[in-house]
Amino acid sequence: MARATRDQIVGEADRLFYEQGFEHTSFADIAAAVGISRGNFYHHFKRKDEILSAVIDRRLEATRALLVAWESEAGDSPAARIRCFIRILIANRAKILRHGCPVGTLTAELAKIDHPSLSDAGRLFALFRDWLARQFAALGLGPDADRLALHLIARSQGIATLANALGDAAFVEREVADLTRWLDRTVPVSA
Amino acid sequence: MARATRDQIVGEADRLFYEQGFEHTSFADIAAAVGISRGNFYHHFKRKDEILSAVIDRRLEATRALLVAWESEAGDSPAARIRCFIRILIANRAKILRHGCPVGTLTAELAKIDHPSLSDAGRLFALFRDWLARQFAALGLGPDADRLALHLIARSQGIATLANALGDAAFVEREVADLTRWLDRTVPVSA
DNA sequence: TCCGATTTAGGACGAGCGTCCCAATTCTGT
DNA sequence: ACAGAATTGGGACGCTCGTCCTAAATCGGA
Repeated sequence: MARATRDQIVGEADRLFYEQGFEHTSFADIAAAVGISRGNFYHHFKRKDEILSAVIDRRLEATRALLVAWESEAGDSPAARIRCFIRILIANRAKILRHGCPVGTLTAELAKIDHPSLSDAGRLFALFRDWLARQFAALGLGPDADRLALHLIARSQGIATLANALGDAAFVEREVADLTRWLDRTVPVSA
Repeated sequence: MARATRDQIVGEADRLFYEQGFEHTSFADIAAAVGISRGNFYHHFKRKDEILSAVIDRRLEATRALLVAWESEAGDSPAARIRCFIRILIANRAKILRHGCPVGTLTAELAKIDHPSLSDAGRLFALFRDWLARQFAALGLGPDADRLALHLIARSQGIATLANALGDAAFVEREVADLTRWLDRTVPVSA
């Protein structure tokens, strides 16, 4: 089955792009990680940009699934759903300390090299933005929902960036606690 | 004078590393930007890592000078000095929208490629961190000074990262206003 | 079972990279 | 004015990169 090989390639590329960056990861790196030849690799992906697109699609799909999972995990409480978002900083703490946020670092790299897939990577942010805005709107914060969503994402990005730079896990805990307090203050008491 | 050529090289490298990233910038790129041959280039810098170190040193020096300038610009008011820090997001808005924060993006890239100069780049953060902590301490917030400094830097990083991803100038204005309100709330009224 | 399509391995290619070398030029002190 | 040092230009090197090709192996339907 070719599908399995293709999925393995995209999976390893996803991991390597996150850990080492897109440019710094070569065809040979990915092929070696999967355990196939470069020729086999070429059969599935002619150009490097195609792998990047596939990786972004994979992340988009994974993100959609994650958001759906949070919706059932947190039930009907929008505030609890938003807390799921905040908690990824804790859940993925170890990886974030080492490699930063997968979305933020990829977007930053693609912006630097002026890559055409930058706008696709931006859709990852858009997924979180729209989903979070819907949760804030459900809390009766409609007019500010998008603004609050962006604020929350920005705070998360800042925490991830600095956590990566400092390698300080305690800093993440502290900032997440602070972010959670902000959320509690922002959520109307009636909700 | 060789010094002038060297300074030009470091200056162009500084700009290119910021605009295109460290890895994505080649010797040839820098030499072309300065208008010299690669051989001449090699006379001043044997290895790429040496240019990176020189660029980081240059940024460290520029940052120290900036902090000193803010101290006289804002007089004896620590709160006004901190506002100088926040205002760089506005002053450098155009560049940040296009290339992100120079400190944050460099650190993130060096972390990805596991470059030995990562710790030196981290000293850029440390300069801001210590300086901001001193300002907060001068406001009588000694026990929380370092925590507040990191919080402020993280918020700035988040704004820069998202501004770069979204290309949205209005977002920056809004978040800076929010950050300024946070500062006003944090500064003791007696100060 | 057998044939066509798919999948795989492995190597070849041109380009660009960091690095290195050397000859020509320019500077500097005497 | 001149010798020695510093600076500069230009090219060569070995390597890795993305890309591409071809032949062998494997698979799947009639």
